[in-house]
Amino acid sequence: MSRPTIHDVARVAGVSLSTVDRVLNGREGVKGATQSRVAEAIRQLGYERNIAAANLSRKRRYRLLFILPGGGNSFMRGLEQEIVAQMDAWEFTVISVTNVPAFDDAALADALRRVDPQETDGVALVATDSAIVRAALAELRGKGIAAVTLVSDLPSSQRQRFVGIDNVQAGRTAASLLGRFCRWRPGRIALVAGSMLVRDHAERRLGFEQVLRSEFPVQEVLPPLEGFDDQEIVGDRLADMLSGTPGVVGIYSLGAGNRGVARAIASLPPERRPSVVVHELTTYSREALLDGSFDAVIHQDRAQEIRVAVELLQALIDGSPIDPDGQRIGVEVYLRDNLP
Amino acid sequence: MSRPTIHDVARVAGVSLSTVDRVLNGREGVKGATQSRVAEAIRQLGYERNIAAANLSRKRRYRLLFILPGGGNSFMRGLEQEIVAQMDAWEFTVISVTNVPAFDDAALADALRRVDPQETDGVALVATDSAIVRAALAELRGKGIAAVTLVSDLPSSQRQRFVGIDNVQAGRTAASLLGRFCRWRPGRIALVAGSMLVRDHAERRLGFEQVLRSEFPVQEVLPPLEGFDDQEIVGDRLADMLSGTPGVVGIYSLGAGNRGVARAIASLPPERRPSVVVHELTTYSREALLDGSFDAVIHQDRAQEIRVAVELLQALIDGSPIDPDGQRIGVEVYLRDNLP
DNA sequence: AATTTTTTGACGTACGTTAGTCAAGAAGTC
DNA sequence: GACTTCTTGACTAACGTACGTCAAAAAATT
Repeated sequence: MSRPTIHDVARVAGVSLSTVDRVLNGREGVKGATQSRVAEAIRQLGYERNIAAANLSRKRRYRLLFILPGGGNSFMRGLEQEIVAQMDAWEFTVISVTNVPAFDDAALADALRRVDPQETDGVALVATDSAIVRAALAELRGKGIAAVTLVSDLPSSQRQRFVGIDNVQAGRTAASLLGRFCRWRPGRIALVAGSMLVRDHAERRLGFEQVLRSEFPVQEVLPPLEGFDDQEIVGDRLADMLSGTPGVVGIYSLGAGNRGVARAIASLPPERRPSVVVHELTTYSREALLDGSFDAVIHQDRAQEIRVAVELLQALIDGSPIDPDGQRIGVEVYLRDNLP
Repeated sequence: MSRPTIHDVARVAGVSLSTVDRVLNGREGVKGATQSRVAEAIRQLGYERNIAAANLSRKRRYRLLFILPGGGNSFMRGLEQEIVAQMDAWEFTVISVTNVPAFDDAALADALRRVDPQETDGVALVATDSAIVRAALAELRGKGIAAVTLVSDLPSSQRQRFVGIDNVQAGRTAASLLGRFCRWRPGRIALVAGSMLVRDHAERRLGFEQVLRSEFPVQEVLPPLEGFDDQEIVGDRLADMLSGTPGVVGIYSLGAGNRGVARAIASLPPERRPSVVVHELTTYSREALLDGSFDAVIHQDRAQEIRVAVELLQALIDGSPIDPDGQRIGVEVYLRDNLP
């Protein structure tokens, strides 16, 4: 009644344990005919390798490195905390974290080049889009180290996968929400970005405008304000704009600087209060949801991002098959009432 | 550098392997003083038991039973598929599924009473709120079988935990969304329920009315239609109601029967089309989101619910400590644009 | 037929834990 | 002091797999 073991497979296939082991672990020195006998026995018995026992026996250890931008970015600090929190949930896996200056491609490339294949099997990095990073990544992969990008992707590079949300989809979702919030109240929609030079922000804007223009054409989308993810700048520019522009019924802030957005809205009389959608659940955006100054927050699950990154790296290191479903990070929507 | 083992604990505590094992597995015959020496060594070394090795050794098998309402409810069918899909992800765990007629407390109680402690260690059930179910559950627990409720809770019963979303919160979220969708278009809001016999529907209604009444008082909430989670009944009653009631600007369907809702709306001219919020992402609600007849879907992650239920039952059967964070199932919001 | 090469089997040790037996030692009781 | 009971240690087999060594068998090459 219990699960078949390699012993059963060996018996059914009429070969020895060693041979089954050789086939199972892809070691050489087994005739094709014997291999298929074993494969047939496995199929027939429905044998599945006991992973716990396998890991126990091989005492495999995955040594992973996460490279994250440093500085006061609370999303990144949250990611880091998440890594620490999950660390000892991973048996057989040792995770280290390095910080590099934000938006500094040279520093990132440097960090990548310094990774020692002797003590690291896989790397997850928040990518800065640049040629030297691509080059450093290629070099890293040349050393046989697995690599995935996290949160921010680096397309057409040697990175093997990307772990993060679809930012176009995130922008579309924001538009879908904001459009419905303002559907019976035509007016203007303000956009607050960090900088259009950052890939994620550009993608979110794209998605947002796609949906708003086609589905809610009565609304007028204003040209985006650039706030450089700085709450001071965001607050000042947005307050300025709001006082000089009548009929703003909605605001979508697609970068950081949520405190600035909240401040700018606070100065408005209640009847002029626009619907507001921002990104990332943090202490501040949470507070703003609760006191009613924000209507919705688009979020990505940091815990899941870390989990997926680790699992993906493990699979890449082992060369084992990858489940395409398990990798997806969803675009989450939070209102005041479904906060975790 | 590698993780400490019981050998290390024994050495540090100055006792034998056997003694460490006795302490670890709560076997009797160890003096209090020795126990604390071992505990101190464990703390000092940061020892964590290697679960893989432990399970391998004890060859433990958890035999779990899931009791779900039968019938065409696609949410429940989806749950069932999810169980099948995850089945062989669980080593050491055998899962069976039984169906009972929906909303039939006698049948559920019967099924509970028939559970054999000889072949079942734990049960997960979708509860119908009733005294005879409570009695049957108490009897089940008396046989030493662990029990958790799934999706719909049964408070003040012998069930040890509940796995599912906070349904009051789900109702509040629906109101928060629908209220915002209709904010600038005062009118009537229709409620479609399955049956007030199941706790989750009653709770959703409660949360919904709380928020709508207090935050969006201009809207008039109509008395709920009972559709018994049957698309035919839901469709007929809702279509009837809509044709006889002017000014319906929003619909919240808090049970199953999404196809009925979609059908009833389809007959309306576009300008009378209300905003619609329903529960559970299924093939049909998904389609309805895509073609624009539904605006939002409140969802619970079935895969996660199954996972949590299984882990919880395992922990309860073992009497091992339970992580209170890991159990939470979030109230998810889906629009057309963030569908997975 | 003699040889090399390839393929297979037999066997042992290890991974960390569980769980049992048996005996030695400590502590308590009369 | 003789006795019982409690506590502890030493040892062993087992769980299912990995992986190494060595020799035997089979096949391919001269």
